[in-house]
Amino acid sequence: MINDKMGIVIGSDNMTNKLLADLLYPNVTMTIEDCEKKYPERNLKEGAMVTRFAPSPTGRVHMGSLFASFIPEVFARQTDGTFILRIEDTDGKRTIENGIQLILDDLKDYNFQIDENPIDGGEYGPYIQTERLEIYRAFARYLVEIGRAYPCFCSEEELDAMRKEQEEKKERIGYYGKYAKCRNLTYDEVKKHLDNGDKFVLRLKSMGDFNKKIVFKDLIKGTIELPQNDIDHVLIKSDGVPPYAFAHVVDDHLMRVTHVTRDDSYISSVPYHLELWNAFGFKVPKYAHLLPLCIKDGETVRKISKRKDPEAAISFYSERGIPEEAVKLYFATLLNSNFEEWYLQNQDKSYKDFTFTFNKMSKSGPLFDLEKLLNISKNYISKLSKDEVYYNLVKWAKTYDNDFYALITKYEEYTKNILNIEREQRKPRKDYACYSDIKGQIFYMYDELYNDIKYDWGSITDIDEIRKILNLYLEKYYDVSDKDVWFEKIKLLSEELGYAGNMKDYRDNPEHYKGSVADISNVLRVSLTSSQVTPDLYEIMRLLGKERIEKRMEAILEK
RNA sequence: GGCCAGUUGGUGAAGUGGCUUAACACACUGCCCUUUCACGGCAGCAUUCAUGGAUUCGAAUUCCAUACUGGUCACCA
Repeated sequence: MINDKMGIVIGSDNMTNKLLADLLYPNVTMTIEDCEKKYPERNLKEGAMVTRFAPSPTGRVHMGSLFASFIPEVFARQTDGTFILRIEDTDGKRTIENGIQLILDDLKDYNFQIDENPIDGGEYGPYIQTERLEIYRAFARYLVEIGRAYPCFCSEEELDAMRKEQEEKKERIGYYGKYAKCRNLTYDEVKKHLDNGDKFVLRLKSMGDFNKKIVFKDLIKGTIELPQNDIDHVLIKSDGVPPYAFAHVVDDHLMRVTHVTRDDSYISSVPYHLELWNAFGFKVPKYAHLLPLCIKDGETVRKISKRKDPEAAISFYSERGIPEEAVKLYFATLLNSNFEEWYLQNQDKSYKDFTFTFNKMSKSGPLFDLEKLLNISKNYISKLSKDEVYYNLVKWAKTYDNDFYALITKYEEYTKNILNIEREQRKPRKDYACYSDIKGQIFYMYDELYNDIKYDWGSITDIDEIRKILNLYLEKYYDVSDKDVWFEKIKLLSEELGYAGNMKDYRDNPEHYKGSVADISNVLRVSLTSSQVTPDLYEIMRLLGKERIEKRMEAILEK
């Protein structure tokens, strides 16, 4: 009875399919039902999204992948859902040592809440694809049993020849129709190959028709019409590991992912993926195909690249001390452009309070604009308290500027007071776009950094005149007890030397004066800081203290 | 080459047939405020939405062609 079936083409008969499955996967005991039981439907509230970021462990996270992980994380968080990190390491050639840990570290640096991941685990693991091979085999065996998969023994040379022939004949390239040679192998032929020790790949037995269309809805791009898949794609490679598509379907189903966010380049293989979902009879998740983060390279716009663009690396931001939160705020504006306006009106809120939607996402690729990011960062830092800025600055300096770190921790209160100049008020100063900006703007507050001074005198350059001003100031007008008193005295000093104490008077009759109180203030400012550009001079003087002020002014007098 | 998508100022973009003489933000320019700078305020910055045609009383928005840009066609993800 069984022998009668041996010549029958595989896939055409339930009994042969079962026999073939035993032949191909004799030791597979796990079944789909076992998996369904082990990884049941998640018990989440209505509308909760289960999302995932599924990178290959090929290196550090960069801006592009950080953005690609920001999106599913945001959607999972705002719906009280689950965010999963899954490692797609089925291509052994590309994986690097420690890759998983690096990715996880980078994401955690950016405060992503990852509910399930390879290191901390989760109920739906393993989260590394090469640790899921047993599961894939069970699913592969199932497809053989229902006649939707078959072994293929074609060699690389045969496939190359096929491609060449197709190219010459200007036909579509791929393993389909009459080119799918192994599709009609009989049980006996398969057995013979196996007895020979021939390696095989498992292929999908496609039922699609390339001349017919399939319509599907993408959350971002809308309704898309594509030709059906008719290619017998590889389900399991000869080394027993599945390529992307098969693993995607099995994993996203078993992890009960509801929303698949992935690179837009997968869109053309959606018909194939849908055929797989349908072959298994699983409920298809919603797809959102993401446009890659782009960058302008001369005249052309291209995908941001780890190798070509220094600003693609995360280290670019950590080295500069650009706050993670600012990067995320920038991502939020790229994600939904109506976010920015909302945020302007809700300055006290976090981006997490905003409701992001897929249909507000742009259909063309967002262009990365460092200038814009720095502006967002500048605004973000300006709103922090002095303690927050100090804490973040210390954290940054500890790794990137040891000398400065030593200094600011030695003078903690003093530094906080400096950082607090014109901060913690309704319209704070916006001096720093990143933490590495700070030192260059406040160095003069520290004697340790105040050396090799090059004075940038403004309108008054005559050194004798400068000395006269400083001398008189120290002798007669120095007073920092109160801001009004302080400025009154500077006005008196100006007038005594023939400068206008009142700006309006000076503007009305500039010819009556040698200059104005602005010029006098400038001399004081430069004498203490070497720079014409500083925050509020009164605050600076108050913090510097009399001793430092005298020392610095006297240094100029003695020269 | 086949298939798919996109194309709105210097930049990111809003826009889903009349409220658009195209929002908002970044950048830039000018003015005001001001002891410097920054902040802030005001003003300027696309007569036009890749190009051509069609539908309509009316089009950035619908349709058709063309051009350009990107993606994809692996035992890579």
